[in-house]
This record gives sequence, structure tokens and C-alpha cells, in this order.
Amino acid sequence: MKFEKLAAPKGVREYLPPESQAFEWVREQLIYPAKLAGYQLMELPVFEDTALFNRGVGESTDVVSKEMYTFEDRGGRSITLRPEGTAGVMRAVIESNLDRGQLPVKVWYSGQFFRAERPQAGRYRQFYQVGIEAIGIDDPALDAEVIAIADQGFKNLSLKNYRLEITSLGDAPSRAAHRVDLMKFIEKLDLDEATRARAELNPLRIFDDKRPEIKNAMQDAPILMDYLSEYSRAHFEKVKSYLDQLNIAYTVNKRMVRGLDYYTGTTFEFVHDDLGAQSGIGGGGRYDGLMEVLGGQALSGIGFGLGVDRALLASIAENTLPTENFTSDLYIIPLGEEMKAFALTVAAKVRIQGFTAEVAFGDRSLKGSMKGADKSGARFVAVIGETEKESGSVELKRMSDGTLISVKIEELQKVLSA
RNA sequence: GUGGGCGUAGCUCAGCUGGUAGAGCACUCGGUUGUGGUCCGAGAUGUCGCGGGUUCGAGCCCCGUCGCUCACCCCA
Repeated sequence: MKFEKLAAPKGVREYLPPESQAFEWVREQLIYPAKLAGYQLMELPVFEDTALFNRGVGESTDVVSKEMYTFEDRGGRSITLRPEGTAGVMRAVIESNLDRGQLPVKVWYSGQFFRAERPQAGRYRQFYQVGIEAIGIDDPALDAEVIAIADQGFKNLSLKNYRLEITSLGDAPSRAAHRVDLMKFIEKLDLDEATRARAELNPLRIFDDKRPEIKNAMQDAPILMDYLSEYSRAHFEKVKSYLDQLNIAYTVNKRMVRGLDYYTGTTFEFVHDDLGAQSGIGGGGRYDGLMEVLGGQALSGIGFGLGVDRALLASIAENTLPTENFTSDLYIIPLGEEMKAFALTVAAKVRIQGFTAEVAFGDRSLKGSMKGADKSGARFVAVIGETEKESGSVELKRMSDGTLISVKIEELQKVLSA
């Protein structure tokens, strides 16, 4: 009986050895600056009550309207696999009253997110993000720091070909004023039905359309930046000034739109130039009304999400990944069945001292085992037989040049650390 | 959801105007189980993505389907 092979679900991105090592490295580089800045881990569920995203992310967004993995659980509850991180963080902060302590609440997260889109380069149905949120303080200096932390993450990857674009989406009064004029403008355009429907829900969306005819039509559309309230304008000026003083390069993109409805005020996006169509490697912004909409206090917050998959693609494109592969310090070959227990003992001793040690398993010939050792890339090899067991010392073979070094088992670390 | 390209060995691919499947690399074993890389020898591996059609005959032509991939819509 032969069974049919199974494949991973469509659109998921898996990271297997040896590539997984690069993935792990990228993820750690991206989030490390946040740890250094005092952000603390928040480990959250990957599924939430569907209402959280409907209300938090916004019904008008594509994410909610057509990209969510939603299902009914066994208790008849509507559950959704998280399509983004911020809403879940806010829910948890409100639920556990983290915002009743000192502000801002500063947390980071890392994990997989889910959107049911047609896959393409850099876009997956399950993808990885790291992110931070700073909740409860509306201070332009905090905006600048959040942006700086994201930027440092990309710098840690030695990336060069990326840009930071920023804008201000203003406060509620700014947006209301702009919306009136923008709607008037859009009404006059000749748009297809789908596009017009999107415009009705959120007219800003149309700025994001890549089709040339739409871009042309939107050339003279009223720009939100020109409608900013005094407060929003001053806030944004300060953010820019802080970024200047931090020597963080940016361009103001007055037409930038983000796909999540909760953004207000400072909003930003990191774009990489070598990635093809899906070029956003990270983005974020401030969200004034989100917490209140989710049943919490009326506190402002700001955060970002960085795409680990895309950051990895960018690192590959710019060839900035570290070249060292995973290799063991010591590869132990037991000579025959009776020596296996002893080999395991020696390996355990070495590992306790912080070195990586592998044992040759199976019953290959010595030559075969040596080949295995060679392919594993191990720095040293020890063949262990009767002689070694009795004398308590082994001959370490340094694979780089083939020299043999006789050493007592108790003193292995001296050679291995050299 | 819409459109383009592509599915042959583990990988990269070849396969003539349709005649019954190959190379390189990788892998396993051996060249008297106490020392790897080179060399030599041997070996295993495919329902040619899947289903149907045309044909005496299909990896090749036609239809469908699934998957991958790129782009649109969108976004990390």
C-alpha cells in the first residue's frame, strides 16, 4: 500500500535547515534593538475572537473584508487567525490592565500571522513579523524612538537599499475635513465599480492604487497633509526634527496610505528596492482611537511590525547574511557497538562545557563515519575505542589540516576552545 | 478573486518532425571497520504533477484539473 504524499498548505513559507539558520538570525537582529530599549515580551494567541479584528483593524480594510482566516470553533464562536499584531496586543493590555501602571506600556512580540491572499514573491498566507507597541503616551519623541528602533533593526542586517517614508494621517478633525473634499474629487472620477466601492469605505485607499490610469486620475486629488490641524502639524514637525537629530534619513510621502484603519498621526513605512512588487519590509504608526474602540481607556499608542520573511529576502538580495554555517566543535565516532555508551558519555561532558558535540550513529564503517564527519563540517573528530576508554585520553583530529592532538578527556575543552 | 510563465530522478536540467527516459551533481556501498577531502569501482532512485482525449503509439499534441511562480487587487 502506497500512501499519497502530503504537501504544505498553499502559500505557507517554511524555513528548513540550512536556511532556517538565516531566518532565525534575521528575526533576532530585527527585534534586538527593542529589547535594548526596554521593551518586554508579550506572547499572544495566534487566534482571537473575530470581533477584535472587525472592530480594531476595520471592516473597510481589505485585510478584514477578504483576507481573514475565519472559522467557527466547536463552541460556535467565531475565531480568526490573527492577520496583524497590534489589535491582539491592545486586547491583552486592556484585559490585564497593563495600562493602569506606569506609561508607556512597552512590549514586543514575534510570531506568525495569516492572510488568505494569492501568494507571490514576498507574500505568503502565513508570514512572520516582529513588532513593538508603546502605549499610553503621545509624545513626538516616542514616535521618533519607535521609528529609530525599527531602523536599527534593518541596520543590524547591514541593509542599505531601503528607504523610510513617513507621513501624518492627522487627527480626527483633520481627516474629517479632508474626507469631504476628497470624496467630492473622487465622485467626479470615472472609476470601475470595485474601486468606487473601496473609495466609499475609505477614500484614502485610492491613493494606494498602482494602476497608472488611477495614479494619473489621483494626480490632483486633495492631499491630507494640507488639511492637518494645528496640533497634528506641530506634532509631525517635531517628529521630523527628532529624526533629523538622530540622523535617520526619511522622505515625506504625502500620498502614503496604510492598509489598517486604526492609524492616525505619524505613520511610516520601510520600503526595500530589490524585492519586486511586495517591497514593504516594515511599517507602523500611531493609533489614537484603537484602545477606546476595543473597550479600553482613550489612550494613544504607537508601534510597528517588521516582516521577517521580507527582511530575509532583502538580506539575500543584498548579500548581507553571515556566512558561517552551523558546525559542531566535536564529532565523536565510536568504534563498534560496545563503545556507543562511552561515546555518548564523552559527548555529554563536552556539551556541559558549552561546546557542540555530535555522535556518529548507525553502524557505518570508519571510513563512512569519517566522511560523515567531514560533511558535517565539525572542527574536531575523535575516534573512540578500547584504547581511549582505558587510557582516558583521545586523539583529536583537527579537520582543517588533519593534525592529531592527544588530549585527556577531562581536558577536552582546552583544545576545543583554542 | 483576475492574468502570464512553468511542472521530467533528492537538486539543476536535457529529451530530435510524437516511436516507449537520460546527463551532471548529490546519495549509499566497496577499494581487508583505527582516521575525511582527491581518485577508482559498483549501486539505488522516476506511475515524465494528476485525469481525460487524439493516435497503431504521447514526456512531447488537445482539454480539464492541481501545484509552483510572477504580476494585478492589496500588504509584512
